[in-house]
Amino acid sequence: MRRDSRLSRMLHVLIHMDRHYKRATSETISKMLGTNAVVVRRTMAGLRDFGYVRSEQGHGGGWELARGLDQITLLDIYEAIGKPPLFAIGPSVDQPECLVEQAVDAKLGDALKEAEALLLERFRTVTIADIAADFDRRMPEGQCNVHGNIHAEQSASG
Amino acid sequence: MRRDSRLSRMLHVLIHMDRHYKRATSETISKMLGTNAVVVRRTMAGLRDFGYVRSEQGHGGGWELARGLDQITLLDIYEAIGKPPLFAIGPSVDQPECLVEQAVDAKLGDALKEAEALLLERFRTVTIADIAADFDRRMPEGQCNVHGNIHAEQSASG
DNA sequence: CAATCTGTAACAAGATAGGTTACGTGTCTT
DNA sequence: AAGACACGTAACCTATCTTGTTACAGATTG
Repeated sequence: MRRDSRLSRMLHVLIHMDRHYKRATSETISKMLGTNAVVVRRTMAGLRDFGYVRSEQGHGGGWELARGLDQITLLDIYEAIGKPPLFAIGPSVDQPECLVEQAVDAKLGDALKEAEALLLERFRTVTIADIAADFDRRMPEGQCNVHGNIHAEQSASG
Repeated sequence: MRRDSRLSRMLHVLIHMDRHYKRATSETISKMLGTNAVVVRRTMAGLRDFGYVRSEQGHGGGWELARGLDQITLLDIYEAIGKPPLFAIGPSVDQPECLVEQAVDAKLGDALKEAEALLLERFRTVTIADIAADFDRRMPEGQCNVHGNIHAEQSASG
């Protein structure tokens, strides 16, 4: 595995769901993300627990937004997927005995904490609606260039 | 594997080498780091290539600093170990076709780039001597509380 | 020549996100 | 009530990357 892409994927799919007029199944979503329906259910379970989406079982079931995209920030989603580690670097051991190592980790930790604070602050102040607006500026018709066919497929079956 | 600890480890060992009056073997260093001599040679090869340390083969050989700690920044070492990825999160694919996904990754990428710039700026302005000074403030005698025995061992054999 | 060290290849271990299969459970349609 | 549909979840495998380990070749000292 390379990098944790759950945040990116969830933002992506939430915008598509907002454009969707009806519930989307895990199978439909998995095709948009190029992955598996189980992976979708697994990742979106966190978003459901936090109240950002709803899921319905049974015939005609699937996923739908539980609030507007302007009411969900990137930080909300980051937390909903379980606050995975942001950094790929870090200390060798958690509580080193060696005081030199402690000094090294303290200095590195300061820099990492600063960067993390900045990143989370950006996450906190950006809503998913902001990202959707970026997309709308590039595609005024609001039609997805890739997943339009999936929307149409849903339309035909509904 | 959890997180890449090479940067932390190299800073740690360079400060100990600065306190060392003679060359340290990979075996000695590996005991300080709680790891293996091969891992030490592997990681320190980058520092040697960049001219921060020298290595001598054969009997009596080992590793020594090639310049003062005030002449080496954290950024130098980060680059010397091969600029490993800083973040554990990122996009799902490198060049998504979907414009919604592109908008998501662009917004996330902006935030990550900002955080990375801040982190690397900290790395650039902090020398290893700065960290050593932090240690000296806590241990005015300059004696390591853990690895002092290794220094003594070297002393006995030299 | 023997002992000591580095240099490096080769492979296993450990961790984590992601992919896949299988099956249970709830819900709507007929 | 039966069957199709869709989520919920466990279990297991895969891919990737740092780290750990073994093995051996080459260099240097005495």
